[in-house]
Amino acid sequence: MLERVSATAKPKKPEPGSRGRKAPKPLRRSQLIMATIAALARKGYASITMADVAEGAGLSHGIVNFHFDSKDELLVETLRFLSDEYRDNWQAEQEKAGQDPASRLAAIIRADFNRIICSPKKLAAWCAFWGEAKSRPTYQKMCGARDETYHRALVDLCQALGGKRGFNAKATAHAIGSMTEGLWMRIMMNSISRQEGEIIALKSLEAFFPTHFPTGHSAAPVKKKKAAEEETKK
Amino acid sequence: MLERVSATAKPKKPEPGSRGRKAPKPLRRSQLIMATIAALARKGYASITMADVAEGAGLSHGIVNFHFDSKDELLVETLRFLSDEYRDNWQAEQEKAGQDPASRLAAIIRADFNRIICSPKKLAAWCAFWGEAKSRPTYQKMCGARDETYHRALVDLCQALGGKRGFNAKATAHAIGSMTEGLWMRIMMNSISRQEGEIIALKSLEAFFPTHFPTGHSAAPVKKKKAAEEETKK
Amino acid sequence: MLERVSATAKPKKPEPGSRGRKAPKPLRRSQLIMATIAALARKGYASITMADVAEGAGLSHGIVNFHFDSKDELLVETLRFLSDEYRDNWQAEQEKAGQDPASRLAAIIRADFNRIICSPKKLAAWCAFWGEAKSRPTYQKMCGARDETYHRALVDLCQALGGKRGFNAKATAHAIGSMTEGLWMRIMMNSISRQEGEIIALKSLEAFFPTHFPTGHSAAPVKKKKAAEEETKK
Amino acid sequence: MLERVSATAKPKKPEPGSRGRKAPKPLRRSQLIMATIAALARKGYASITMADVAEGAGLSHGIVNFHFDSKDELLVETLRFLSDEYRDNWQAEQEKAGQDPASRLAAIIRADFNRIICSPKKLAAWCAFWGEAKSRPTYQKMCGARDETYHRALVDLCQALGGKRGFNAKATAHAIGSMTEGLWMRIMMNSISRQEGEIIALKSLEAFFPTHFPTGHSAAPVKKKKAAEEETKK
DNA sequence: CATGAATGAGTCTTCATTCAT
DNA sequence: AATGAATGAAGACTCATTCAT
Repeated sequence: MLERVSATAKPKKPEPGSRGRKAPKPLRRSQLIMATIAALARKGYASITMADVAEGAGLSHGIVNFHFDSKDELLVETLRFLSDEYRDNWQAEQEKAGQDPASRLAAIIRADFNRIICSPKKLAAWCAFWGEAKSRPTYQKMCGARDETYHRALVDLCQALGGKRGFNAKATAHAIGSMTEGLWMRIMMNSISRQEGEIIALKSLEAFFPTHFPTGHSAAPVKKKKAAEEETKK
Repeated sequence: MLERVSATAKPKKPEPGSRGRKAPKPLRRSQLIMATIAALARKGYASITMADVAEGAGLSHGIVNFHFDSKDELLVETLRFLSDEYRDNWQAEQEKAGQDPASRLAAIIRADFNRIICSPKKLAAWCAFWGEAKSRPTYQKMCGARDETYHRALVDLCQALGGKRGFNAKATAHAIGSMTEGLWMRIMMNSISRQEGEIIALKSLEAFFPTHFPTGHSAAPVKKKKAAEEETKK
Repeated sequence: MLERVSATAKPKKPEPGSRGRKAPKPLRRSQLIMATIAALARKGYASITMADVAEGAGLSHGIVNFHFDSKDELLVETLRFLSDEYRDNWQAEQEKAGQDPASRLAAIIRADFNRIICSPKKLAAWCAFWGEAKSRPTYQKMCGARDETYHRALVDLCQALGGKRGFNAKATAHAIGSMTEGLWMRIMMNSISRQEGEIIALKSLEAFFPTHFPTGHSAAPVKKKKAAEEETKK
Repeated sequence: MLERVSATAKPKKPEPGSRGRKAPKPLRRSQLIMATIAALARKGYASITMADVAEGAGLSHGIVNFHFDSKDELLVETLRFLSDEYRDNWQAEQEKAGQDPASRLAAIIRADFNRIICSPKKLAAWCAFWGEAKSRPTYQKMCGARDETYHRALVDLCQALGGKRGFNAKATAHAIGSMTEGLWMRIMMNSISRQEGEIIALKSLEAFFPTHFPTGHSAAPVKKKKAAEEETKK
């Protein structure tokens, strides 16, 4: 998996090794992937050019093909980065939540609205890939793999929680998973904020599992306004 | 609004007026819009070309610019067609459902999984536009307008149905609307079938409004297998 | 085989159909092949660009890819044209020479120094392809096929003419064929003129077949100086 | 003239001084020239890159510009090497042949089919330069100079040998020289072997000078099969 | 109205050359 | 001396758009 580099690593001052002549290959690759995510958000999948990416990274345009064989490879690696980061994030949060299924479920959902994962730029990038998935088997496979793992985890937790007669864990997992994706799209479209999305998702858990999520207690405290605004730019 | 033409209007036999040397402008336009939807599903937003559209419509490639000033206009008109069709569909279904809020809500949801609206090609086209929405104000506005009207209708119905203390109609409307969109994406990705999506959505209404949707009765009867397969090609 | 178009069809006055908007595809193709031969002579195989070819044909640069899928295809078609033209030329001359083997042999050799075949531009183009043949299987095959047919014809004629003990028709055919190619290279390098090349080749036949080509009678009369100069530009 | 280094100087074991961190400039230069010849044979003039050369020499790709100011200079020096080697070879063989014109002529011809001079790689390199000569004055001059000296030697020897009325030494020299070049091309194209080429060339001398080269005695004995195969790889 | 050849701007990609390390 | 990341010019190819026929 690719070494993570903060998406904010924008070339303000020539930090040692972050730009200019010479930098280790892996660092440049992450830098370019971050620039790709940013460019995807700015220009969209259809209009993104190699020059956009290079410019965004503060490098000359020829460099991108030096680190990635083709535009296609760059995009696939970008999706792979997003996919890995996404999976690592919810799995880590799930672990931290302990053994209680309800806590674990809430943790996974909360993980999806994490500031790192659910940033405007990354949502836009995800959406760009979804838009192309239908006609790009590679993307479809990669997006599918992401959903598959996530879905299985949800099914298991739903199974553990749901008890009523006629309860269908798979269907519930699909409902919850779909809702999360739909909320991401609304966040991306600026219909709702990230925090609102998180609250809506967590509140819905109360509807699906009323006995395990007593009404009105699952939502995380809303962040201070200033911090919320700040992250919009990322 | 554009005159509707069946998406299946593929040039098999030269139906009177559908192709050949002369055809009325509006007919050609719908024909080209249908071809655009099909091409969008086949090649994706990023790769679609004017030639793809023309070829799909069985016409020479110079013709598209004759009926649409530019590629951009063609795409915008295609989105407008989808958007209008979508709105007309759920509004009509809602009307047919009578005055009972629960029936109306179920009708709207059911409308979203209508065979006409929720065909593989149209889902793919929608998804393509969503993917570009972030970086295309025009698309974002058009998609936003669609969601806005729909959302308002959902909020009103939720308000009419939900009564408990602490119930939030807006949040619930967002939850339901998001879920529907998420389910569309899963249908597009072939994770679930259209019928499964519909069932999951309707079942979820039971979770959100347990008193109005008594468990196990809202789902529509699943279609016969043969019919289901047939529509896959559309 | 490609319809032949005179290499001198340079766009001086917009002849009907020869340039500007609209011309039948085959005509454009020959025009572009001629331009390729000219560009090959001017810039060499390594430096020729699609723009050179288009410019030479007096057309916009985008047009070349409209008539040939790729630069590679254009070059292969150019070689095919040269190859076909070459073969047709010597076979036609051979036929015209009647049944006498000596006449036929002389006719074939003379055909190689034909003004049309052995023009500076075409020699340069041939040489360019030979230079790449070693590393381009396609060219090697096409050049090889040309030589093969020609060689076989020479072997047959040598067989018919040579009678001495220890005479080797194959070896003699190789000697004569190689000499012809070598002379082409010298003509191309301006070491000798086309007419000198022809005389040297025909005189050599006297050496190889002294009984059939009595000394001093086989060479064609040298052309007038003025005509000779004129064709240098082609 | 450049210090000769065997074309087989491939980096198998790091011979002392042949590679590694430090090596005297002249050695590196010959090493790179050999690599250029090999790369020319492998990829052709049009496709050869500085990186190919460096890789072939087992060195990093930045190094070539350190030893040669430009790609152009590298290629010119490579041609100069080939040209010098060629000239030195036939002149040395000629000297060794003594004073008899017939022996000297045969020696020169034999020299052209020398294993060192007439290796597959070097033939390919020569051919690559010939292909570009028409459009590269520098190459044309260098190739021309080579031919000029060689041609003069042939003319002198022909003059000494030929006696008949109407004998034209220049024409005969051109015939013989052209044939040799043509045979090289056939060897390069794998139509004939190096040994066959040599025999054909020597046998032809019998045709041109029947009194000095009594039939059937000029050809050198064909090599053993094993040795012949071995040199194919060079 | 319809066709399809022609145009030319824009993009990806390659690669000689430079230069910090 | 040597390395290999970085630069940027140049070229192949695509495709929206125009327009003669």
